[in-house]
Amino acid sequence: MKPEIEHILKLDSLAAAPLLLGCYLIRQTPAGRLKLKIVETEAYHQDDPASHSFRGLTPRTAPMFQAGGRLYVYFTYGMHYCLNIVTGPAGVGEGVLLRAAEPVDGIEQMKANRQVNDIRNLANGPGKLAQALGIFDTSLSGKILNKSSILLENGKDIAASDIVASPRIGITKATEQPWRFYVRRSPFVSKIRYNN
DNA sequence: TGATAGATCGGCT
DNA sequence: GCCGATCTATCAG
Repeated sequence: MKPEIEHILKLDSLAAAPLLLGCYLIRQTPAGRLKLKIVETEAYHQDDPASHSFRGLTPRTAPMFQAGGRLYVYFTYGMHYCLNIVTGPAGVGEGVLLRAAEPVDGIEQMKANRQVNDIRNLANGPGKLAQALGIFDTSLSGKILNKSSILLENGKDIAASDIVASPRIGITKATEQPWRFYVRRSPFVSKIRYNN
């Protein structure tokens, strides 16, 4: 049985990241409700050279150092926004990057946000996931989950045998750590070549 | 104050 | 498979 969301958010990012698989990510917009099932996450923590929080608290990373349950949104490569769920206690800089999700509701609106038609291509990457949700700036960073337009809902338990741990994507430090988690055989994960 | 790498993506070869 | 887009945070000097 999967723990309640509130409990997951209090855990450290490494424990929370696999538990967030299968949970539902929801965004309320004036045009409707967008809903996706999380199928790929990555954990980032304070003693992790690949983490934005590794070099300490800055205006950008401040939300990571708050108590679990906040959002952390950052802008990268001059073009993309990425969405993280902050976990753990206040004072520790950690979070879980949401890398990919399976569209459930509001698919037409997500297609419009992304300007693509293939459902598998709506949120199979962190930049794509943010774009599908209509996140085009960092104004949600630091906001509290379920008290902003972003909600998190519990989902079905994913069997441990269906959760795969692998090295994280797109980093150059701590590349050996298997802190990326995804749902085995899901067609909605990013970089699908390892997916079995 | 300048250089560069970056938790990415899409287009082209 | 490689490369350019395009902006920011961080580090070197």
